[in-house]
Amino acid sequence: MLIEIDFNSDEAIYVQLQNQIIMGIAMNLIREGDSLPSVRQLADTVGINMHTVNKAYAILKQEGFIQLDRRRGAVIAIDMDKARALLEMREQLQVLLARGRCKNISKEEVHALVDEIYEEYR
Amino acid sequence: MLIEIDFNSDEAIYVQLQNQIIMGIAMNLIREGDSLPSVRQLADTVGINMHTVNKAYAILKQEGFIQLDRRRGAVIAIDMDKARALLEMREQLQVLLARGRCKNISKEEVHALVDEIYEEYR
DNA sequence: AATTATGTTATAGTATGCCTATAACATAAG
DNA sequence: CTTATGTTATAGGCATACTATAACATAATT
Repeated sequence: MLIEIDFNSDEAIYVQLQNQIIMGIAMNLIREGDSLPSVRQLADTVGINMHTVNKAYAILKQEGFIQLDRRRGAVIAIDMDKARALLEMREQLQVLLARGRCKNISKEEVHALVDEIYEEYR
Repeated sequence: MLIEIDFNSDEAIYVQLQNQIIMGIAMNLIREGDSLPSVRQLADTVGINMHTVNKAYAILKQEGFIQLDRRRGAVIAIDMDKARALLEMREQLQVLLARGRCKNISKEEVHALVDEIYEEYR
């Protein structure tokens, strides 16, 4: 799975790492049980510091996307706390949809966007 | 319109201001043409520095939600750049929905959430 | 047994962003 | 004339992001 960092982005590097890994799982590019590169290895190939990768992995672990194993490295392992996930999605959506609502984006247009994005999950 | 700041949040104060104002517009608590409190006034009632409010207002202006008038203060004035708004919403949704997808949140559940939130817009 | 690679932790330095504090200015309202 | 407005400038404290070294225990490899 290819990971690309935009060093000119205002988004923190470790956040970019998180998001790309999560999107990789959602799109089935990496699956439950697969291993991610080791902290040092990923840091090397991407060209960033070890600790930045370690931070991303630590948060992904805490949020229930991976588990860290000294033998196998970072392994995809989803902790299925759906209720919590729904609550967090609701909070984020409230802000996101409000912005769209101000710009006259209709409920139907949002649905269409959601459907488009879900098409990529196979 | 009531604005409340959580000083323990890891979200920047000026971002909290932005989001609450945008949600206020979306929910029709404040309407096109209405004025927001002045920079100094809002800073005073909320208990923060003038520049923090100024920063929030400046960004809201740049993003096309308000216009700043020396006579009337910050006036709600939506710049209807819908195409841009749709692009930005798409990018945000891609990250948000990927998180949900990993936690087994279905397309239908997202639609239900969207509908719930749109219910508040009247 | 020795070497290597792993996650983990510690310390320290630099850079950037957030928030505050003061101050000053031109302009419009009262 | 006074007051309140947005705007701009400078400066300091603080937290976060990223990097740089270093060290440690543990597991895999040789």
